[in-house]
Amino acid sequence: MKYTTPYIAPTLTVDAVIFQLIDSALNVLLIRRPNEPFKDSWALPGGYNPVGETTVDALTRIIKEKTGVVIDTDLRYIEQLYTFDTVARDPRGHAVSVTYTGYGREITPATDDAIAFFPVSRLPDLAYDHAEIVKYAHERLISKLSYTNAVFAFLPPTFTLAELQSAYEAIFGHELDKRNFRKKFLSLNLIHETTEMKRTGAHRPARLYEFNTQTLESLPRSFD
Amino acid sequence: MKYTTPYIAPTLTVDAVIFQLIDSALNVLLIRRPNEPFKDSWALPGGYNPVGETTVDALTRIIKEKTGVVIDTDLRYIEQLYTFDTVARDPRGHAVSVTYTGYGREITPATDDAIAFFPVSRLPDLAYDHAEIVKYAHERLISKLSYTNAVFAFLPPTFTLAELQSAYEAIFGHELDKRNFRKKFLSLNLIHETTEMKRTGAHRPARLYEFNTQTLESLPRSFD
DNA sequence: GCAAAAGTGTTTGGGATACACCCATGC
DNA sequence: GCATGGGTGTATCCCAAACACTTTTGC
Repeated sequence: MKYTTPYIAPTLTVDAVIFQLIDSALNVLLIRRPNEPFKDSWALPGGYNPVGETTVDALTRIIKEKTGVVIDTDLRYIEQLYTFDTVARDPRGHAVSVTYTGYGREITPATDDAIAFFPVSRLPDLAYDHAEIVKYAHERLISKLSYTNAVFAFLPPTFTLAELQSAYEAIFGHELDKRNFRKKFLSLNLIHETTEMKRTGAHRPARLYEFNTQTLESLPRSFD
Repeated sequence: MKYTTPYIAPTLTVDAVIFQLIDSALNVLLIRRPNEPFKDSWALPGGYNPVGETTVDALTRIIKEKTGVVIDTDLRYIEQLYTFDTVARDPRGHAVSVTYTGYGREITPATDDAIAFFPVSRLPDLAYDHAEIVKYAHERLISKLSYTNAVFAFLPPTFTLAELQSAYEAIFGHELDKRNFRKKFLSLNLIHETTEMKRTGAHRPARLYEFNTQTLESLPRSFD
């Protein structure tokens, strides 16, 4: 391939949309930008991807540096979301951003006022087009839950059916019928009973279940 | 953001997986590589994305230059597929490739022995990991047909139900029951009858239909 | 005993599947 | 009249949706 001018690549950046459940609500990890542009606005964590580093490696390094979150251990699932062309992002005038989305539980970012999880239903104003990216990631997540076992990434190793249903409700954004949910979910054969019960408060204890597998699988038929 | 070393971006490339039906078979557009690496191997059309040009603009320019295919007019649908990190692709040792997939009909590339459509069921050996990319694009296409009206992009403005069914069969890779197909598809209300009939050969003429809309829409329920 | 969450079945409607014959035309 | 593809209907099954009461526990 020949060019009349030397080839110069656009800036490459990586960003992450990291979700977890907090108090039965879907939350996303944000940082407050320390620099221009969008100084002091909340934004998705991310940064520059230099030559010699794959996008996943760069993302892992950057998320660790900026938030303290370790992708390999804190997240139980990650996938590429989309690649955005952005024109205003970089002083050089042109950047391409590869975005990933990941799911986990009990993620504790570094203690810092500029790093926080926000409920997706009450996001602050976000820098760039990050509000749209979060929306897109949420849609992808909803669709992922409906045809895979991805919900495992949000739950502890053992969990009650009420907790499972609550995870679906938090992510789908609407309530589900308890009897139909249990019938339908159990018929998928993704989970099995344990011998343990969970007792909390003045009511009947709940059976604890666990997933047969902690890796992503497609469902035989779609779920809600 | 500060770096101790100057920021150098990886090479950015764009590639396209362009599908159309030829003789009731799903075909993909390939070019024979004129240069190393993989000189003389067949490959997906693509090229370098320089700073200042969005990925879609670069792809449009490159596909036009290398194959004569004009994305804006020859394709009736295009979407981003995935972004691949590649290590061996570029002499500089690290490249990121943003891939797109597009659908059309009656696409006629420039006349050149090094540019051709191949049936996906009989691909030649492909350069890089392009065989996997084609496979991934095909899976995406199958899934797209099952929850959207994307099939419109493969069909002429008016078409018979037999042609419609044949398009689904070619892409899904298996046969469908004629009566059930018609009942099910018509119940989606995506198409309507025209007053025209198609007559070919010594048999009853077939009713011609057309799509209500030529833009992508989600189906109320999934189809296959 | 009472408050609070866990757990459990049946009925109904609609879409999915399986399946075979008549119709309109050109030659 | 015959070969060729176009066009049509019914019966069955399974899943989805709607819906309310009993059980077990802590206090």
